[in-house]
This record gives sequence, C-alpha cells and structure tokens, in this order.
Amino acid sequence: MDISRTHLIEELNSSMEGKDVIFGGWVVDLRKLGKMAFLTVRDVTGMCQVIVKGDSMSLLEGLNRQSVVRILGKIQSSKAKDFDFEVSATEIQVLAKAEYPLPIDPIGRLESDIDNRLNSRALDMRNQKTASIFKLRSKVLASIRETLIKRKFIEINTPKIIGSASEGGADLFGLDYFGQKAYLAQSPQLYKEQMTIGLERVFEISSFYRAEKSHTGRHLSEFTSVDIEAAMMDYTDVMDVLESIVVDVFKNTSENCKTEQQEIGYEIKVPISPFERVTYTHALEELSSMDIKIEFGEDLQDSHLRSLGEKHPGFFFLTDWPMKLKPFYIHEKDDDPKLSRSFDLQYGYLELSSGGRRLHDPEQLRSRLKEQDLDPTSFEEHLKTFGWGMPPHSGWGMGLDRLMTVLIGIDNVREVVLYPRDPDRLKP
RNA sequence: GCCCUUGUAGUAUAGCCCGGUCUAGAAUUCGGCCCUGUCACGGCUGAGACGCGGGUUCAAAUCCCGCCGAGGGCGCCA
Repeated sequence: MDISRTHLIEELNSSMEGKDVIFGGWVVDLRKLGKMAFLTVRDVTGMCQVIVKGDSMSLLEGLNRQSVVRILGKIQSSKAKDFDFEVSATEIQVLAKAEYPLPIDPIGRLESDIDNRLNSRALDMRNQKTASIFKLRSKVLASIRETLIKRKFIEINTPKIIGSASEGGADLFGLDYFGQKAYLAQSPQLYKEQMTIGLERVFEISSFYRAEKSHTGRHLSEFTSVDIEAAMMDYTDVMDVLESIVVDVFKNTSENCKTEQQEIGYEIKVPISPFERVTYTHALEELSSMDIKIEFGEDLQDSHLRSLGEKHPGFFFLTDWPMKLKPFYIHEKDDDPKLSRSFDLQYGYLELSSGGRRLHDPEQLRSRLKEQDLDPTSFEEHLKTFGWGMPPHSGWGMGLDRLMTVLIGIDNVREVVLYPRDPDRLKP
C-alpha cells in the first residue's frame, strides 16, 4: 500500500492551481449534496477542503468521518468561505476506517466530559482544542530548555527508581526491585544537588511520583517537574532564573502560538516583571489585617493562601520562610537564623514552585537531619559527596502541569496531562 | 480519611424539586431516500437511553436505602 504524500496540508496553497497533489489525513466532515460532495480533511498541519463531483462520486463509497484517507487530486480555486483553494479528488483511498460509534465527539461540537475524554485520550487529540493544549505544552518545554541552556544549565536525567525513602515528607510508591525494597522518586533533590559538584548548573524535566490520596484539581500521583540546581548562586539568583523562565514561556507562547490560543479561546497575557516579593513575615501581617491570625512558624493553609492570593492575584514570590517549615537541606539567613533563604513562587493561591539556598556544609547538614528526626546514617551516600568540594548552591522545583494551567487559564491539571494518574485513575 | 454534588441513547442534554401528562422530548451522531457549491448544508425517514439492586406506592426516570461509577472541595502534599 502506497502511503506516501507529496505535501502536508499547510504546504498547499492557491498559487498551485492545476497542480496534482497527494496528501492525507482524517476526514473531519463529509457533506453529500446528491451528485457532488465536500469533505474536509485534516493532518497535523491544517485542514483542507476536497470536492468530489460527477463520475468520481463512487469514490465516496464506504467513506465515513474520522477515517484515514489518502487523497489524489488537483488544486483548484474554491468558492468556500474558509478556503481559497480546494482539491478536486481523482482518487480517495481509505487507509483505515474509524468505527462507529466513537466514544466521544472528536470534533468537539459537543464537548464531552473530562472522564470520557481521558478514557479516549488519543481520540481526544483530534479535538483541536485539546491538541492545541499539547502543542502549547511542547512549546513551553522548548522555551524552558532554551532559557536554561542559554544560561549554561546542563540537562540531566536522574534515577526514578530509588533505594531510600528516608527523605521524609510525602508518601512514596514502593516497589519490589529484585527482592529489595525500592521507591519511585518524588524529587531529584539529592541527585541534582550532587551534580553541582561537576556540572555546576543542572536542570531536569521529568515525571515524579507521590503516593498521596489527594483529590484536587492541582495534584496528581505522577506529575512533571522542572528542577534546577546551580552552584555559586544564592536563592535570589535562582528566583531571577525562575522569573525569566516564566516570562519567556508566556512571551514565546503568546507571540508564536496564535492559532492554539484561538482554538482554546484564551489569550495568553505576558505577566509584568519583576514579580512582587513578599516575605513570610509580611504575609502574616497582611493576613492579620484581614483578621486571620497566624503564629510565626505556622504553615500557611490553603485557605490562607487563597486570602493572600486575593491581595496578590498574579505571580509573586513568598520568601524567607521559617526554618522549621522547610526541609533539612535549606540554608538559614545570616541575620536571622530562624528564617530561611527560601521561596515559593505563587500564582494567586496556587503554589507553582518552591526552592532556596541549600546547606553545603556536611556538618551543618548532619545536625539539621538530627533536628528533624532523620537518621544521618541513611543519608551517607548523599553526605559523602559533600566532602568532595561541594559548592554553595541553590535551586528550585516547579510543577510544569500547574504552570500549564496558569498559562491557559484553566483550573484542572488533568486537562494539560496526557494520561493523568490520580488515586482513582490508573488507566488508560 | 472527611464533606458536597451527580449518574437519562455513541456524545451532550430536557424531564426529577412537586410521582400519573413519559408510548421519555429536542440536538448531534449513525442507517435509508432526495439534493451540483456545501461550509454546524438542507429536506423526508428510521434506529438508539432512565447505572445496578432493594424499598415506598394503585402507580417510580421522578421519593427513600444500599452498591457501583463520575465530578468537585477539605485534609494530606520534605
């Protein structure tokens, strides 16, 4: 079976009138008008109208919507509203038939609910609104890589199967590793810190795993994280890196993804920089003025962040958190050891990223581990690297899926993840 | 783990509150017929549904209980 094409649809144009072309794609619509018919065919680059007339009408036999076709025809001018040329078909080959009934409407005229769409996710990609989200996601990833590589960051890949669950915090998924207990990584934290020894500036974009039974629009059991770690940078330096990544993402997509924005019906607006920087202490004062009393050292609950988010509706950094709220590897402030050189990047109430300056002195790390009731001996593989000339360093991790929801103005990460994993969804 | 909402053809919905009018309605999809410029083509026509189990009642899509599924929120989230 010959499946070759002479052109992608976007390569066809009205100046090619009279030219014979071969292209292919999926039948989006089929309108039979007695002795003539129109069909619209889509490939990944665009959509094209095909006209069938007279003797050729027999070509339509067995043809239905969403089937894969290869069209041989001639370019001619068109009277269509949305096309200035069309292809008069001389042959239509059905390469693969779409069955009936399809589980969702792939054109999206009737928007199926998220459950049905996720169960038929591959087919959902024929819906241009969904496809646009993932085209944007691809552009976002490219943009992040571009910004980081320009700043001398090196992309790394750390293991997702890890041998120790002793970091504390979120629950991990356990698995059997040839008879040994192993876990799915919840973060590249320790590995990326170690890499600053030789590579100085590293980043990773990868899936990580949390075994928390969260039922919200912003948590998944498997999520994509963007992580960086950089030697000789303080926390404010990596905040600057983060800010420029975010601004670049918005700029790149806003300028270069007009079609996608049209399809999803949302205009991406580039945020104003620099982002506001609010200290934890100041946030407590703001909350206090809203009659929300929080003791210093208490964590900010979701409801508190929602209140803060009302005061700061866009991007802002929440900085200088109390040490006791932060993990063992976070560095304290010189002028106030109760406070840390740390930050979260918020979008309103939504936490997008969290990071800070790390301890690089192994003795300090050991005592901090003990303070947090963690056993230094189970961190020996990690701690030994700190004796090999560990530079002062800072870094952060950002939830890519959450950034995507902010970018396109929706509030469920499941919309921006191909096959989301949550406590109630393991398939497909 | 807790709370709220919800389940009607392939899809997306009306009906449910206030039981009888439901032989469950309109749309789209799918099948058949007609149609030479459609563009959400049109016209005629046909097929297709009350998540499962129990209960109340003369009567249940509608009210009640259980189960199952779904959506959302809280909590959890170094």
